[in-house]
Amino acid sequence: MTTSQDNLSSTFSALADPTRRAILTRLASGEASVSELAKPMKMTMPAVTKHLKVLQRAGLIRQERKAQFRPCYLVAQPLKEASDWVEKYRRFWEQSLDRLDLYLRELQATENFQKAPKKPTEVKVKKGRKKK
Amino acid sequence: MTTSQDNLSSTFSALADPTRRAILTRLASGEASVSELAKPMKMTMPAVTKHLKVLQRAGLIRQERKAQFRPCYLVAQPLKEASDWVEKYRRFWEQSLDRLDLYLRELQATENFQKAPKKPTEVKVKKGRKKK
DNA sequence: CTGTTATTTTACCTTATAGTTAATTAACTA
DNA sequence: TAGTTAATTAACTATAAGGTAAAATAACAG
Repeated sequence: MTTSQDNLSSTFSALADPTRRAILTRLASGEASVSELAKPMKMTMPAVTKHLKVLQRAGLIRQERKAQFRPCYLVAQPLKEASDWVEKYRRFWEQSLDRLDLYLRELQATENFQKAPKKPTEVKVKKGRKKK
Repeated sequence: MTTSQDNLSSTFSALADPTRRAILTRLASGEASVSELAKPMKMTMPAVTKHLKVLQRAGLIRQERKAQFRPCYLVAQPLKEASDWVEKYRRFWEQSLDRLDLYLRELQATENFQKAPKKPTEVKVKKGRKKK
């Protein structure tokens, strides 16, 4: 596995670091130089440069040159793709359809049961039959 | 940096792998055992088990026990948080506000310019003043 | 009890990540 | 030209990730 990652993977991977998310958040309010981005961080400049490289490779930022500064700016396009992927699961978190309901539906379909739980939100239900 | 990651980080990190995204996609259509999940993958069972552990740690799946099977099911809650984070940038990709526009606004505010680009979508504009 | 199927654990390898310090490059300033 | 500021590159370290093969567990089926 060299350095070839699909877009989604490198986008999510870039977003998986708090420092990088902070950088994007900062850039949402306008471009910033590397040192401006580094200032609030508790790490050295080279570390920040590396994070910027990750963001660049993911296509989430670009850098231009202005005198001795390399201002970075946000490119949100990859975020749209990430968003599109995640949105496919919206119904699951919205309808609390998270497997519990699936389980209950299944149960309802295959067995006859009486007490329906009042608020079936993310509670783990153990299939009664533990040991024989 | 031990093994303590904030939720968002571990969620994005879990989503950063195509195999794991495929697993979630598969689980969106109902629970599946580990071997069912492993079948279409070109890797060994232990590798799949590891991916499942990553997904579990991120809270994206849970596993129950049914005889000798460990069916996995989706828990979409963390995806909502990921979605919420990404959505904050929606205006950037929707309005194509991606720094180019910011730059143009800024330019418009500080200088007087004449030719407005027709479709200012993600084109790199070089600040004219290269050398003095 | 023995075997079989499903899954995990262990031990190991390779490559990627995240960070450091020190040196280097780039462009302005005096 | 020399000095300063901004940022990157190089070299190095430590740890995490993703994978494998082989051994260990778990639970069912005879």
